[in-house]
Amino acid sequence: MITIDLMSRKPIYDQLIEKIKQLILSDVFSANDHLPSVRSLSCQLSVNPNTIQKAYTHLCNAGLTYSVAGKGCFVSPQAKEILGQDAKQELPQFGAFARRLLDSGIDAEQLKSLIDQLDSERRSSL
Amino acid sequence: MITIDLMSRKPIYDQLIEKIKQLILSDVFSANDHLPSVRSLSCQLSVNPNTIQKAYTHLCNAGLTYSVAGKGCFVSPQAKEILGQDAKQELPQFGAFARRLLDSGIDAEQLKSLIDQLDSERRSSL
DNA sequence: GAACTGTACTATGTGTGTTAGTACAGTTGT
DNA sequence: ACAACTGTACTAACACACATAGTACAGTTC
Repeated sequence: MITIDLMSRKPIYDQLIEKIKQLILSDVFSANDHLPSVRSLSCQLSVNPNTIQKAYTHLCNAGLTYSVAGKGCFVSPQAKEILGQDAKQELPQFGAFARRLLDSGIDAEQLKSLIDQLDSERRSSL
Repeated sequence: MITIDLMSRKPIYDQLIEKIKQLILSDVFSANDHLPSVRSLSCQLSVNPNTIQKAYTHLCNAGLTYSVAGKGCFVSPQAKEILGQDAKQELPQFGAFARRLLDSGIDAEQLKSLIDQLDSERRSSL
């Protein structure tokens, strides 16, 4: 269910955070669902437990999950809402990316048609 | 002309590379123009000469500049063309970013109107 | 020859990512 | 009660990237 690219220059804990966010958004993990335990996931991915916990701690601090000592880590009911808010705050960064591509000679229509294509792909896979 | 954010988590040499690319794209630096010398720029930015050279070496390896020992570092005639090619290769990455925002509930129309706005800003500033 | 240019090299300090090992408190199921 | 699980906290060590410091050499410009 969760895979990690050990050769990536992106930190493992960072990849894990993004993966879990993605699984929450795609409703694979729903509110109050039980996440894999730190130890089991560390065995499954052949990664140190501390690295897994670092990701879990981050998710918990971001309000996306809540932890119960002895029971486990669960998806927060407000997780999807929070992820939506986070995405809105990334719009300026997205704009800077787009602006850079426009400056480099990429056509605005090309970017917009790409977005249309991605959007229709998304809708058809729901 | 060139500024650096020392507090940014982004490496200085990386910021410098992006700045110079930007200046080439905006025709502040044209083909065969003379870039600031390693030492003068290191003084101007209060940054170690090695850090400047790291950026210059990268630009040279990317074909954006060429160096002449004893004379200096100059903008390659093919620089803008290369930057255009680089931008095309970044489209998948841009698409992944857009897809993530769409998955998070951002509307496709909102992204497209953002691109339109950036494009018209760009055209009016030429 | 003096003053500039790019380039190369070693050494050092700092921060981050990762692994390793240990320990403790709470929950679950037998 | 006990064993096996859960999250959490902590120290130690290693590797790597970024940046700084200092020195050196070859080529150019005036």
